[in-house]
Amino acid sequence: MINSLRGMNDILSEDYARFTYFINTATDVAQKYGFHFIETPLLEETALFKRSVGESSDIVGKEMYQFTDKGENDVCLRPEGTAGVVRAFIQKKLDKAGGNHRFFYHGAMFRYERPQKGRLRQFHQFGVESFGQDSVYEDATMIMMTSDILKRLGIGYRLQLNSLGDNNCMPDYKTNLIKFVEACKDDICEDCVRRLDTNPIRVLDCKNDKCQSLYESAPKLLQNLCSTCNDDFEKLKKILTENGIDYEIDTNLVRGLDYYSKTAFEFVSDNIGSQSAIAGGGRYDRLVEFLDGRPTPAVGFAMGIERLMELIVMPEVSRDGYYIGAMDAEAVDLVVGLTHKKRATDKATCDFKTKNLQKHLKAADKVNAKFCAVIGSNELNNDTIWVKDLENKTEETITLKDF
RNA sequence: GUGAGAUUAGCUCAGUUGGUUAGAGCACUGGUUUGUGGUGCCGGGGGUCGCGGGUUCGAAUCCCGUAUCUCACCCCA
Repeated sequence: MINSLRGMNDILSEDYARFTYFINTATDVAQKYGFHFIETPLLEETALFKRSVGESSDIVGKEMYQFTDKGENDVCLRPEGTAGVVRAFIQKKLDKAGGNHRFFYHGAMFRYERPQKGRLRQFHQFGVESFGQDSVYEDATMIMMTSDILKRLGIGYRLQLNSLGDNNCMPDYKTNLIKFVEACKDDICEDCVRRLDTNPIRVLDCKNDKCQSLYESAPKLLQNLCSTCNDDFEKLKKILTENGIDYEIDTNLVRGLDYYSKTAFEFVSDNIGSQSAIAGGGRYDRLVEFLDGRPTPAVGFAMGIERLMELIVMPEVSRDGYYIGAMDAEAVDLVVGLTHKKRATDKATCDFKTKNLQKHLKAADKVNAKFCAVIGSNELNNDTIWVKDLENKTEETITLKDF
């Protein structure tokens, strides 16, 4: 027997219902915010992710499905969605067009990781990217949109907020932090030593208790912001408070992708285990330029659909459509024809086997039909059909013409 | 990539110190109750006990390997 690859799932039945319910809800919210759908390829040139996500990140460094295709191109399955959207934005010359361009997308992402709860090798993200707007109101709008989607799905969350600074304040901060961490290099964990070389900011996020206690006296990002970044961050907090969105400040929140600057946020859930981040995003004002576009401010976020699916409170499904059955062998052809006709306007299913009334009612109940319609010898003789409303428990025998 | 625990019918799980034809509930299916469901009665099908080796007279049970899943680390959505 051939099984699916490790960490790759089939989505069907109940899962599919949750999946589409999420997509439909998130799509509706995104459209209400004025965003437009964009579909980008699953396969991209590897260089795209090396330059955007960053070679120092784990995602690019060790988690990509990377290979050489038959044309000798170095390609990989996308590990995240932003890079492709930015690439498309530049390729379509929207950076030169000016103005605001707002997109949302959803689809499969691939990362070669060890699978566990809420972490698959092929997983799905819903994401949003906004280009051309440098106002912090746009950052707030992103957070409000994420919050709206989660609320509509009945999902509780905690919102964590931080500012990563910009080109003015970040480089100085980074140098200071490196100086600080190097001073206690002998006492920190191996991972942090490695991070010092690859992505120093990440040490702040270390889960090691010993490291954390050492870093307590480390310089804090938020206290070293330049005036622009600081003003924006203060303004952001004000907007969120005024719009009824609770948040916590986490000075150690850093994003794992190199392209973020200024606003960084993460929505976490306490109910799905250790993979608790259900949505994350932030501003990435330098990325368009990095990828050879005209400098364009941008903000975005992404949500992990599989993680959300565990938390979604599904609405009750109401009875719908017709189930049509025959109690007499001669009525089967008639039933099939009637079902076909009914499908022009309603959901309709039928059974090809003759059964007694009890069995038909059970079958109708099982497919969650609103009406159970049955033809037996009585009905056959009079050109009628017996119809029961399974919700209101009312029944009537009507002529075939009126059915 | 590291550590730990699982894997028995479609699903959820029993399976006594290794000992006859491996069980239950649900699901499926057939019959039945003068033609009334989600909540009747009686029956039936379905498992090479994840896979591959080994120990043994004998393995679902013990040992080794392997795959997958789960949990944690790590990473991140």
